[in-house]
Amino acid sequence: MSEKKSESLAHIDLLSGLASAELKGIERSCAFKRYSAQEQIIDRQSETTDVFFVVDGDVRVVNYSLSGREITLDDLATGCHFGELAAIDGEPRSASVMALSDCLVASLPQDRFLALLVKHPSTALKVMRTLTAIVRFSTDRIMDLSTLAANNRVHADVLRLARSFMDGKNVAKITPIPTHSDIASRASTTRETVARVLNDLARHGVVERQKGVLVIHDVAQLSDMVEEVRGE
Amino acid sequence: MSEKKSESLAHIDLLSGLASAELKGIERSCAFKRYSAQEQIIDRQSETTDVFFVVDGDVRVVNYSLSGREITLDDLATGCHFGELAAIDGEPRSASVMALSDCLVASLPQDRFLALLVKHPSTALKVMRTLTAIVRFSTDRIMDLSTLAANNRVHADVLRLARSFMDGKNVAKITPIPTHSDIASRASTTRETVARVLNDLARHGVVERQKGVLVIHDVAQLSDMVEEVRGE
DNA sequence: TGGCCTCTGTGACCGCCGTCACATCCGCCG
DNA sequence: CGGCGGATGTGACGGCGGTCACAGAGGCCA
Repeated sequence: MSEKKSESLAHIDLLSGLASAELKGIERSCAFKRYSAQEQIIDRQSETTDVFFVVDGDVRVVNYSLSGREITLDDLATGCHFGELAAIDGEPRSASVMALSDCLVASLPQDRFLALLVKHPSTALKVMRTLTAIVRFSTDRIMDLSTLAANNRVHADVLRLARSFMDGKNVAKITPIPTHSDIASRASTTRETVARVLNDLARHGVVERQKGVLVIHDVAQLSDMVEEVRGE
Repeated sequence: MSEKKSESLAHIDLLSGLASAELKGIERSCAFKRYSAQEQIIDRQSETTDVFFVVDGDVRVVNYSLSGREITLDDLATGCHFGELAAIDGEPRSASVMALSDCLVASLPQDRFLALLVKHPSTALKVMRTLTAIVRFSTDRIMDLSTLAANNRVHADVLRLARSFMDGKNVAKITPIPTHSDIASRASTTRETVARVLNDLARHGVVERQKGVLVIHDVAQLSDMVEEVRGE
């Protein structure tokens, strides 16, 4: 609704436990910057060590093979942070980050971030919890890549989407509809395969593409299709 | 050489910065247990939350598909710790851990571990650094699985092994020789594929299997074979 | 309304590699 | 020394899915 979010860290999950004076201090140490959609925020291999906060907008963590093939690692929404790996271990960036939408991002220098962790153990624990979440997510993905065929990985990804767009007990309405390339980049396959799988699902009545919405009519069945194969 | 390592945490990397009185206290909170080779230490999905220290021996972090296909995630040596994910976030175990050799392992209850992190920020930072290392390692593996063909993943894994067994500028002597199934489980392919790739490499004079040692004659060429493909 | 650009749909081809099936080979132990 | 079990080598087969090529479809701006 409101056009321009203000330059505040009030809604950053990681910092939500801090006293407001403390928060103000961190805000003053931050550089706020707007990025337009598609713009690069971090380049893989670069040597910067700031931590970033997504004040407004959406952001994608992504990597490219030299051939240009794009591998989406994760999408982050308002309130999330990224860039903490390099801040913690000082190594080069492990992945690129780009703006999915126009967005406002704050960056905090490494030393301020590390000082924050030392001063507030509960914040340090929050950082650890986000790290463990990333590890668990990555492990699942490694398992999927190792044991599922390409079309089942598409099933799994659509299922994941569906679960975060539930609308009733067994129905999900995914909106806006992600492009096939988008799904392909998360499932590590090609957009052609995604198109074929999605049409298969549509032919079986499991999903339906409507104007602006992708309706999953039978989430349970989709779930079965994935679980069934995971185990054999 | 000495047969039985004592029940001490003196050589655990994570705890190396602590005063010896502090260390003693932690030792007293630990349960020490011996496992024989192949024995399970953690089962995936179980609800325990202890943190484990590898006092002596080697340990493998592994996951299985229901079909019994085995996916090796990482191997840990003496001095490492594992099980911190569940201790930090309270979720079920994300992977299984088994003893590779006979080994001695100490387990520390979750609350003692968390108290330690709060009391010693430098230890908390160490935990974060090991977590970032896991994330980086996982990201690389996801990229390999997404962009490399099976035989190139075998190349990549042998290369990784070679780099940790260097013996001269361009030669590596890997010993003991891992089984083909072993490599296959790390590269997410089959032992047959590993056998074929290794024989190909042998035919081209890049590797040679000798009694008890796998000699890599030309690490640089192996490296080229991987990099070349990664980028197209 | 027309044109352009992105997204989507689909057929044809074919190479990689997972699967199955055996044949060794080798170390170990009785 | 014989034989047993795990590890290794290799051929044959077949299907999945990546690649290429092109044909709609649909939105957006002039």
